[in-house]
Amino acid sequence: MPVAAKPGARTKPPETRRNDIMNAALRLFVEQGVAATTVDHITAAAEVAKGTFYLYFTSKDELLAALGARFGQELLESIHKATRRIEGDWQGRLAAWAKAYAAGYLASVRVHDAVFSGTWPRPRDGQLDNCVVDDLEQLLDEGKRALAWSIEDTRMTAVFLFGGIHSIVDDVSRRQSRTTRASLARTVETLALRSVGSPN
Amino acid sequence: MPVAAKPGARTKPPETRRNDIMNAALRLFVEQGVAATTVDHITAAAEVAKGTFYLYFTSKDELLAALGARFGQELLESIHKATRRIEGDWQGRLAAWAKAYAAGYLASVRVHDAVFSGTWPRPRDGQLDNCVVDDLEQLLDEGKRALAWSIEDTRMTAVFLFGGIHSIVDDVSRRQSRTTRASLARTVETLALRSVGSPN
Amino acid sequence: MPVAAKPGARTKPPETRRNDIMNAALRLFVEQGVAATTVDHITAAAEVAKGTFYLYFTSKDELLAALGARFGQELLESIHKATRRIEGDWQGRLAAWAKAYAAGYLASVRVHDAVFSGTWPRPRDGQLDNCVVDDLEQLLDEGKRALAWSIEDTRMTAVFLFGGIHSIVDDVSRRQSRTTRASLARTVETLALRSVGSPN
Amino acid sequence: MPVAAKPGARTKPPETRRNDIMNAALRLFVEQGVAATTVDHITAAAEVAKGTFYLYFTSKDELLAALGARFGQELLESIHKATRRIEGDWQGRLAAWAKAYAAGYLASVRVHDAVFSGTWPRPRDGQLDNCVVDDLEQLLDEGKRALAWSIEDTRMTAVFLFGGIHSIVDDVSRRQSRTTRASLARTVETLALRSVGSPN
DNA sequence: AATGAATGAGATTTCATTCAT
DNA sequence: CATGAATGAAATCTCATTCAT
Repeated sequence: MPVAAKPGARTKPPETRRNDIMNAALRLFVEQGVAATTVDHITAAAEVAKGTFYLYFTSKDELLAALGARFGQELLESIHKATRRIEGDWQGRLAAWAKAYAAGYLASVRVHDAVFSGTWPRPRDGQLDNCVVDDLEQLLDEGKRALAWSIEDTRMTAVFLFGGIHSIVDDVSRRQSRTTRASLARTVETLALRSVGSPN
Repeated sequence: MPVAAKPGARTKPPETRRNDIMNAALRLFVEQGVAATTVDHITAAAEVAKGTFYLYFTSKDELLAALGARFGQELLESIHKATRRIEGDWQGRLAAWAKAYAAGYLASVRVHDAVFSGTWPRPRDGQLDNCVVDDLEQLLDEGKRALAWSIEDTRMTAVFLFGGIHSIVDDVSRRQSRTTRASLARTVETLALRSVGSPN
Repeated sequence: MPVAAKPGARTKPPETRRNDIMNAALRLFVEQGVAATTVDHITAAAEVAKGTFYLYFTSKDELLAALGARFGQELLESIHKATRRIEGDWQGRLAAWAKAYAAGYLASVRVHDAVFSGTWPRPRDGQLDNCVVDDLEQLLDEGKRALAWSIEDTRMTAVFLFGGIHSIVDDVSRRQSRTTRASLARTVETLALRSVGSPN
Repeated sequence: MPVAAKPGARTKPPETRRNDIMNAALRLFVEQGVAATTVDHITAAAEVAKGTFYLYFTSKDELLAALGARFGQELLESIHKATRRIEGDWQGRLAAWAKAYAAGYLASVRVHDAVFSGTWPRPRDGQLDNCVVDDLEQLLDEGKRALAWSIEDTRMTAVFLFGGIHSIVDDVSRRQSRTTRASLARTVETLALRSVGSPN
């Protein structure tokens, strides 16, 4: 029978609390890496008791999964935002998608690395990056039906493009390559269009 | 007075010992995953004392790195073996490379997953998959200089192709897709050739 | 993957180590009570790492059980030592047993309390105080067969005597009663003899 | 505009509430043990919010103490009820007391065990079983003054008898002994009378 | 070289208890 | 009065790693 508990106990809306924890964790993960960040660090940073952490997450791993899901959604949103306006021109849409994805991902590689370290390329449970691939697959499929390009296996092509661009961005960021954004964007566009057999 | 045979103290050539440990570890990693496999498991399986492990490896991570390097080398060898004969025809060489890579990787995804879990796409220290990418980069570079194809950024293209094919194989194996090897090979070939601007 | 461990690692014979821990724990239990003594306290006092504790005991509870068993054995020994010499006279032997038990128990009530707090009168698993009751039962049984006394249910009588004396000693020590040892011994002797129908 | 009935906020007389909680707790304690029963369990079973618990009890320990006191009172009442009629014959009164105590206690060992686990033989604060011992002490004292028996130390004798019978019942119930109630009663009677030097 | 007991950091879990609403 | 989110101390457990023998 443990002895007691003394100080405060402020109640916040659950979502807020949950986000506080996720944000604190993400910051620490990016700064010091996942492994080096203990649950104690996280709760301290979120100004929350350790028990509270386990009130919102089953484990450090589940927190990581939640961050992963959030990351995917945000990336997808950023792509949609950048893609929304473009209508009609399928080649243009695909190029825009690819560039938006590359840019969005490049902008958050560090977050991605922190969150997905120890996971890629097997998304923890198919719920994370996947939504992005699925979005691309849909785009390719629609374009295909509109006869904008000729691809045999839509799924594979989507996966290929997604993984290829992912790798490029990784490589660029890993090598701290001086590659300009412009150059990255151009290459990605070219490769995307070539992949669907629509050389520019 | 007959001398009792020395009970323990069996010494093996260091290389053998080291391999025993690596093999035992790899088997366990594949069976149960890296995280679930403790150094105790490994040493037990290798029939070695715990301390002995640290005589051959600085840490569990180093063991993982060694397995990773070995994996990369073996994959590269399998690609070379399948590619060696083809001369002259650059398109053919690239297609062969891509198919050999996909096939070789598909044949050992489980090993790859076990070994690179928690690492990809950031190779632990640039020593693993990289040799494969580098090999592809070299091929692309030679073909480019031979004017076999026109690509702007060789490095990026190599990384793109490598990552793209990697992802396809991952996806196929993850989804236990019924895709035939033939279909996988065809798609990979097409995408590889398209990526260098040489539609088939 | 936790980071590291640095300092020493002295090896002691397991029994010694185990005893170190038990002794340290017992001291703390007596001083501050079981509940107030954490495993951390114990390991600190025993100059041992926390992990080591769980190398020798499954839990704090198991440690308590081990202390309980040891207590019973020691009490029994002290009774045997005080009883050994007396031969022949059954009444005398019983009186000696009862007085030795009362005295031995009184001498270690604090230890008993610490160790059996939260247990009595249900010995954790039948292995502790019991050996003392069993010893008494045997004595009663032998005397009965020697027609030294007439008791109907030997087991119950043994249990009654054991529990009764136990309670007296508890009460005396709890009330910090000024009762002299002599008076306690006399009462216990009387009650023991009366219980077997051999009024003195 | 009809007023909506207040949804929660059902108030019960404090005593009722308190009893609800005690009863719910007792049931759980008996079913699963004190340690395994959390305050959450209790409040859930009593259909009360966790905070409400602490409105009626300072702590889980206090609840236990309250249950202990109630147990003692009920046991005492049952003894009184069974003893009331007997007048005059001191030996008969003592025998009746002892048998009533044994019977009453046997009928509720499980409750006793649940409630006093972790306490006996040191009543939490002298408020529990004690009233029963005190009652016996008074009986012995009166009989002594009436020269019904000759005992030196009344307190010790009372404690001895109480503890002895307690132990017998414990042992019987612990060993799931087939001892009939009749046999138990006879033995207890004999021992009680012998203890006061009045062999039957 | 080989051994395995010991280490200690950290994850996970559980709860009694507090307190803002 | 009642509520239940939050607290934080501790127990438990797991390992990678070290080091005396």
